[in-house]
Amino acid sequence: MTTHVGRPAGAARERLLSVALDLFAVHGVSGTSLQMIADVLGVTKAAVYHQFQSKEEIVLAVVAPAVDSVARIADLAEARRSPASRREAALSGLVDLVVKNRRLAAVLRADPTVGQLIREYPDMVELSRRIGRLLTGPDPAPEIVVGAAMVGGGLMIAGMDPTLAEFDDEALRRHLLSGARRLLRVRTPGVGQQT
Amino acid sequence: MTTHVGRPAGAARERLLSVALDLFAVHGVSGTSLQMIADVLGVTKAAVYHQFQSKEEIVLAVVAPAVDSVARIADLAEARRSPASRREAALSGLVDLVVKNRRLAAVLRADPTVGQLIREYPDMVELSRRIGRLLTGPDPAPEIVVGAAMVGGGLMIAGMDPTLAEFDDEALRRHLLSGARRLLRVRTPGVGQQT
DNA sequence: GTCTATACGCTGATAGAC
DNA sequence: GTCTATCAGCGTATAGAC
Repeated sequence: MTTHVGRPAGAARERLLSVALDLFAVHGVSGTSLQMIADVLGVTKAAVYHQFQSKEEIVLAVVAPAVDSVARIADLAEARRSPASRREAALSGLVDLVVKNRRLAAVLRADPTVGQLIREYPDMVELSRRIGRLLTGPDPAPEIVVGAAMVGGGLMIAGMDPTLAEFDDEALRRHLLSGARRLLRVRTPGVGQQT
Repeated sequence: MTTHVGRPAGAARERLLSVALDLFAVHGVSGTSLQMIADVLGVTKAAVYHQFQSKEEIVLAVVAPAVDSVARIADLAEARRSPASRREAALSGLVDLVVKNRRLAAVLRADPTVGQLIREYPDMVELSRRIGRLLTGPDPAPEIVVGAAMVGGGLMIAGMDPTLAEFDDEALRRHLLSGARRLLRVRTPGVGQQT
């Protein structure tokens, strides 16, 4: 699933999306006005409207790359043979993604505006179901369903919690992954069971 | 710590706080206007302003009971003898609180407006540090620090995730508690080690 | 406790000049 | 691409009548 098909990048556009993400992370989507974005960029609101026709379009553009990444993770994971291998691939992919984009995670999962927006796109709803299935495997026990939800929350928190800011990427990645495995009752996988 | 000292309840006031919480949970604090609150109540904005002098006051009043509850949990937990017993008391107290107030958790931990507000009150910052220390124990390994953060995220998600809506309180409580213990690498505690 | 009326800044959004 | 100018509507908040 490619959400931002063939849209020419443009440095100004990328800059706008970057400051928008920063502001969304601090104030939430509803708490961020186009004026704020324009101020940080040092331009006027009208200049912002030149690149995006509405606020919703900005939100979608901010979220799109992450959604694409998650979709790619799901694609790769689903290509594996065993449920355990699929889960492992999804898990490590998600953890990597979160660690590499710490700011983004909170905006994606916690912001009610983004949540509503995502719920309006059937593709995104289906994507989150796919991820859920990958993490729990088929016919999961209730305990594992709750565990999978907690994994989602735990990964989200990694982007928000100031306590975790001191961790470097590699350490955070390792601890998040091992925490997620404990939640899902997965033994640290050996090497032989790839693909 | 009692945040709402000696304020007479008043049925209208309680009703207002309840609908405010519902709206905050769906739209976020910034995304909820006083007009929305007034509309649901079937009154005008001015009627809302009769009971609270500002929107911030409403937010604080919504959050206050939960903050008090958390403070009481911390007090009780810190009165225990061993670190393990303190952690266990804090954990089960928090899980109970979250399960009994599913709507509230997301608003409390995920909303950026609430986060900023809380950061302005030193008492609340200190409270969240106390909870963190109770969960990790003294001198925690990095793994446990990340685990404690994930517990926070996991509990928050319990109030937001529609996947978990089907669970009844008792089942959700049990699974959240066992998930949290796995994250913190705690064995299910025996009976003899209370107080 | 609730109402009407009012204040004024800021919101998202548009039109047209440079 | 950015600007100025402008719009209607809504945001929080106040004053005063019932």
